[in-house]
Amino acid sequence: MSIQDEGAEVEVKPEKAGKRAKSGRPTIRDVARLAGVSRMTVSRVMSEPDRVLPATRDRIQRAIADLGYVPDKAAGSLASRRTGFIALILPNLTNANFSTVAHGLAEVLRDADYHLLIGYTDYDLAEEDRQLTSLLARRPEAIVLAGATHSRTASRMLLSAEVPVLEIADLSGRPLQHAVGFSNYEVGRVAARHLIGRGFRRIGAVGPVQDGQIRDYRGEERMRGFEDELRLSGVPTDLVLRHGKAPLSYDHGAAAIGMLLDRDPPIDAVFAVSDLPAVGIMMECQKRGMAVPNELAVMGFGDFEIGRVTNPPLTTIHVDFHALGRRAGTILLDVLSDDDGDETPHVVDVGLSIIERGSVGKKA
Amino acid sequence: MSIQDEGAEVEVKPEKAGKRAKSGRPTIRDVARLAGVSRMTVSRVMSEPDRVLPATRDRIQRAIADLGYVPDKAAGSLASRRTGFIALILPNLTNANFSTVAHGLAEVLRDADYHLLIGYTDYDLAEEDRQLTSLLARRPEAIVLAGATHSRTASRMLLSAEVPVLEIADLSGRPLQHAVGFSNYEVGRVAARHLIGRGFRRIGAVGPVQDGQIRDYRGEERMRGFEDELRLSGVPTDLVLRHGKAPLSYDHGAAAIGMLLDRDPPIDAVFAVSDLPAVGIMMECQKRGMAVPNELAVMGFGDFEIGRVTNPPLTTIHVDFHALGRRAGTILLDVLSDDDGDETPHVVDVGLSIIERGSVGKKA
DNA sequence: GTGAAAGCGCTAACAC
DNA sequence: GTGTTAGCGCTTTCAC
Repeated sequence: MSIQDEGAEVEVKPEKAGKRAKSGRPTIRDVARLAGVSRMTVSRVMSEPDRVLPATRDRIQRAIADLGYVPDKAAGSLASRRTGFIALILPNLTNANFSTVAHGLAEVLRDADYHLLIGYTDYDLAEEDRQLTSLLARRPEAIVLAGATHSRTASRMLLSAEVPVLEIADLSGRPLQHAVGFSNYEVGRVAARHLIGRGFRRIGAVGPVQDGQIRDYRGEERMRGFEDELRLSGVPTDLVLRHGKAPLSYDHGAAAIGMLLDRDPPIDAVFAVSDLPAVGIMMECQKRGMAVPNELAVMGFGDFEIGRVTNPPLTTIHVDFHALGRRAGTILLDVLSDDDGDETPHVVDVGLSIIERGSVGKKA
Repeated sequence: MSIQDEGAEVEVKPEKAGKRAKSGRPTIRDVARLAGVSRMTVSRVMSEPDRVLPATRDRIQRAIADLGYVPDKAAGSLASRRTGFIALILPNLTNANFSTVAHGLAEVLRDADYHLLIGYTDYDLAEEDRQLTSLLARRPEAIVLAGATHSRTASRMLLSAEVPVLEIADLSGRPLQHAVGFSNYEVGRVAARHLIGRGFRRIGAVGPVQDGQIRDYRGEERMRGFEDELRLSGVPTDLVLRHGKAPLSYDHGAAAIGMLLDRDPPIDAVFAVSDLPAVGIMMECQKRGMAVPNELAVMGFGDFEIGRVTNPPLTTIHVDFHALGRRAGTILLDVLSDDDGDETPHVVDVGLSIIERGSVGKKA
């Protein structure tokens, strides 16, 4: 044993032995008592460990480990007025592109210790309102949502929420505040130009109906852009068909092309607002013994995995949704760290690109 | 004007005009003041409106609307010790089957006013621990996670969390507590039996390597079941190949089948732990001019959309993941409403079915 | 470097 | 039917 000053006995326990925890979960008070310090010092060890004497810090950390203490964020949020929540509102989670955005966003945010609170609307504006109300009660520090169109109530709530609002996935209109995404309108125009450039003149399109409260406003924007570009180029728009409710899938595509195939003069190219109906179109063609792309050129949007394995593989328009999600995350972190001097809005266009595969050829 | 008793002047304002809200957000106190009642009455209007006099209730509801009051759930949680959170931990969100589970679960829970807190692990057990710690700080009322295997720390945390734990998507082992899913081991056995039943004898399998900390334990279970069934039937297992890290995708399948095709005697059927590598296998066959199913039968798992559009369409094993998610939700609601008499664990097997399509024929 | 007091916004429990 | 009291578990602020 080394000769050493063992120090005097500890005289005062800053956290007196008053109340014992009734529930199983240890509180900061239990840790403080065990370590013989005040609750404040425990709190500091977790937020600014450097400002606590190493010896004290170690003692506290041991107490934390011994008790298996996990701080209660709800209590912390209430006191600090920082919840660490970011609200994310999406049409749904099963669309690969939306879940990829969520993934990218979560990746960036979790490193900064933020939690994503996800609400999904099933393309229903009324449900968006409900989700928003419900999420607002959690006091998110920022709100991220699929852009373009919101109800009056939603817009009002967003404005009065007093937190940054970031719209993703549509840049067609005027953003509420921050935005990162691409222009769905532009997607439509690019698609039309591509087909026209390949020599097609009997060009169709398949998109969702604009009716009722279940709507895909982003898909509608793509249709609008497509139709406008046809018109500007003097190509007739009688083959532009809106059929079925969002989210459009295989069957909608198959059904829609059925209605388009008997037109006269015959259709020779078609754009679908998403790869899913586009693939449905190809399946229907195969069933009818109609050759793609020779008898009908098919183009989609979204670059879903499925388009890589069809026969022929699908020509489509690609957007880097993972990067979009990550970019949204970095913008948020930037905005949130800035001592809320409400700086100029960030508006970022991540762009888009045509992926040429086999389903669009050249007009003979 | 009608002759009516206008009543005496109001004498006491239960919520005295003391402190004004400093921040923009109105609190329950502001509502109480405006409506001339106590905070408790406002609180009651939101939780048990029937126990408040209609006249009072209306006055309060108008005040709520006028102020745009949204109650702070963090504060409510702290006081009531009910957070309304359910934690959900998944390998990732971009796998269609996992996001479908999340969707089904969220559907059921949102009607009961619960919020899902989603953490994803990227198939990394260490990340699962981190997510768990982080989620536990939000005091979820229940924890749902992809089953089978957890670290020692994770198991300890789950046990000491004192909330119901529900494992989903694997029933191979012994559940920690509640579980709803299917047996991945059984999936493997069923797949093997199917291929054997079709007369194949040179049967291969493609699954993830069991190495490192990024692992797909559920996929490994399927492989184990597959291999066991081959052995039990006296079929050699030299074509069972573990290649690549989870999550396996197209390229892993393509690469793996490359290694299997030059074996002697030649392979005539193959099972992949997921439809994604299975489709990769088919693409590679197509590239090499090898006919599916005549020269090689291919079978997958998961019934992803993609398998419906390959040529030939993919024979696979289907699990109703949406139902699984919803079932998980109803079990939770049941367990949570039961005045936590920790009743017998729920263990539900949702079963599985073989979807026979064109990629598996019959041994000539 | 550490502690005491005060309070975040709400609700449980009990009084009236 | 409604109000009062006393916290929930933490952090802010300021004192020492």
